[in-house]
Amino acid sequence: MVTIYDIAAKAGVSAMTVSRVINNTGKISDKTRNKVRRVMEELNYVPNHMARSLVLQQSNVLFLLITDITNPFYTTVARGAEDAAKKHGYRLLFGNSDESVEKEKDYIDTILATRADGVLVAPTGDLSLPHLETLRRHRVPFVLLDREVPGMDSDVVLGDSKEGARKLVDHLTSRGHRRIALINGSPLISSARLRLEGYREALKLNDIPFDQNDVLETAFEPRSDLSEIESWFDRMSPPPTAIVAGNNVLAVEVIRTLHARGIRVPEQVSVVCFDDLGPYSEIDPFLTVIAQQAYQFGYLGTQMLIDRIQERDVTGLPWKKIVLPADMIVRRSVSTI
Amino acid sequence: MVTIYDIAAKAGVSAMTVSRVINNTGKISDKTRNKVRRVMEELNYVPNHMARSLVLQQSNVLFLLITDITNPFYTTVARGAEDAAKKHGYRLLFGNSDESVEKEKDYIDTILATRADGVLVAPTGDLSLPHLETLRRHRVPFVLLDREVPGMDSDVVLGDSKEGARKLVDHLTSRGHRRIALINGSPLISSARLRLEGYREALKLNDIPFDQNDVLETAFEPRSDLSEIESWFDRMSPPPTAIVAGNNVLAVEVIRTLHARGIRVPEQVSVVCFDDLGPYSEIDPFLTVIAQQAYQFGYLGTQMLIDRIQERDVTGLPWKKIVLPADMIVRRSVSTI
DNA sequence: TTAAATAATGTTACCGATAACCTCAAGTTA
DNA sequence: TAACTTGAGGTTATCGGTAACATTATTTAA
Repeated sequence: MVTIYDIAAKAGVSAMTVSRVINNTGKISDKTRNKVRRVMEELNYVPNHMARSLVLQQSNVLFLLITDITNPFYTTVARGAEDAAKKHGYRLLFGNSDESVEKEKDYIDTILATRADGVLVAPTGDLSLPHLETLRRHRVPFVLLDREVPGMDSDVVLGDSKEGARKLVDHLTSRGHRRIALINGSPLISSARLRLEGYREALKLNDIPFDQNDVLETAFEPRSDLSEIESWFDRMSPPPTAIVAGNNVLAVEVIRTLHARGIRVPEQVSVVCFDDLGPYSEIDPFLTVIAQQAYQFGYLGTQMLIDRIQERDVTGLPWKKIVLPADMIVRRSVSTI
Repeated sequence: MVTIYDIAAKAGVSAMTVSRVINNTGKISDKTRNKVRRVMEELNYVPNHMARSLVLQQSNVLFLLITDITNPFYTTVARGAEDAAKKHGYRLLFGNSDESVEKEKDYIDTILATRADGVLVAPTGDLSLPHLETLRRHRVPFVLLDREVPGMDSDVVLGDSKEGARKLVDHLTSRGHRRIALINGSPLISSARLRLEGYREALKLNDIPFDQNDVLETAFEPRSDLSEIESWFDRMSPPPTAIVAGNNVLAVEVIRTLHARGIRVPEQVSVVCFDDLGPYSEIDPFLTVIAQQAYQFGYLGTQMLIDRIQERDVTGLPWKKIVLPADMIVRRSVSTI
């Protein structure tokens, strides 16, 4: 690989002069600058970010750790983060923890080892606490996305999960539903807890008794093992007339299971959920959802992170919390009773 | 940040000894090793990958450049690549060119500057040639995914696009369709060209005349501007009874446009396409597709890449080309005439 | 006219790690 | 016992950049 020393030699100047031309610093005569530029072109020079970061003690790299790369919610978050990062001259790298605490730990180690300037984390849940403590201990600024972690204060971008759950339940009751079940993510995830709370409050306001049997708390990304959902359905007899799903993946699983049992949606059971399905919700404009502003999660979170990085020395700035509104998109997955 | 020098000082040894403990090289007494390990724990030491890569002249990083992060085909490719990379001790970073030649160029520069050991590229199309030449010039091993680029020999993993197109057309003719339109990606993309070829061949074998008006060549990821599809529909009168889409995104756009015009799928027009929709094809098992083995694209491509990296010195090894079969999944988006 | 300022460039040290070579004591072998 | 290994560790140079300081001419101000 070509280095500034190769350039320097061929241009008959010192390496420092080449560095100055590259970074537009110091005073350089036009003649020298042009000569150096020409040699750089000629030799196809590409700067070495690692060497640069090593001496500057900063990498201009941000890292985005998401929990499910196949979920359109998170890929849209990624788009937003990418745009914001580019705008401020940072590069953005991605990682995918697959909702696994272990993979998350691996990524945290990688992030520290690559000396990213800051991190956007959608934590796998409350068990992410030690990982976040590791980041904090090493003074790596981070912003949490979508989920809070008890015991760790930080900047965070959240959706209004409680309000969203209330809206979904209210929508169902307005269509005459009185028996509304909930399939939700793990109670170790803050957004799942808030969705459960919103669900319970809305039931109470509608004078519907809460029944623990109608609630299934599972993983947000169950993919392979559907037996839990199966036995949940078995437990609920008679079946509910409507189901609220804590996210889009669960909604898909629920609908798949219902179909497998020969139950039609929405004719026999209505289904609503959090998070849109990206472009696929258009194919058969079907699911009624709380469409969180995924792009904004990424964009605003990245801006907060960059602010935090650049104010590094200023200690004691209060943590910021952005709560994005929960907007409902009504489609056709709810029947009227 | 803690360095090996801090460890060395506190443990009363030289930095080199610490390095040996970290890498398990050379001869170290158990006593020293334990002492160093203890100090490393105590100080929360994290190795600096950049410093390491700088001296070793290799980063153990692979880069995967895809063209659409919101397309389940590519995110599944990413999963496969990630698993293969991890298996061989490489880290994998992602980039997303959004089907834009300019963004692709930016990423190529970043990749060179970060000194990745190798690159997996799903090129935006034939115009990617100069970018690939840049990689080649800098001796960065790369593997092409999903698309070939004329003028650039390299390792490559492809799907059997021609055969896939034939299967789709044959499926439609077997259901009685005789008027089959094609919406396809840009002719500057090899897979799009092959899909067109397969489509034409299949028409001929079925004694159906080819009509250029029935073919729309657009971008694989049109997202915002649908007027092209609109005017294509306007041109085709009477409308076809079936449409083949060159990928899943186009299929979604077509179906959306049809719905907007009050045309029902598949009752009035049948739609089939390349690439599955990931989990969302399950929600309403609807689209009949050629389901390419996305995970294998990533997994096998990464293995080829690593082979190439590790045989770096051996020149003249022939380029390898893997063509994965095109398997059709028949669902409900085709009507029988 | 001469000291001080400025422009343009070079030198040196360092970022954090590792390869290659060096040292020295203890154990082996003939 | 002299010569040779081996074990365990240290020293130095280097990777590709940049900050800080040094060095020249060349201007400029007094």
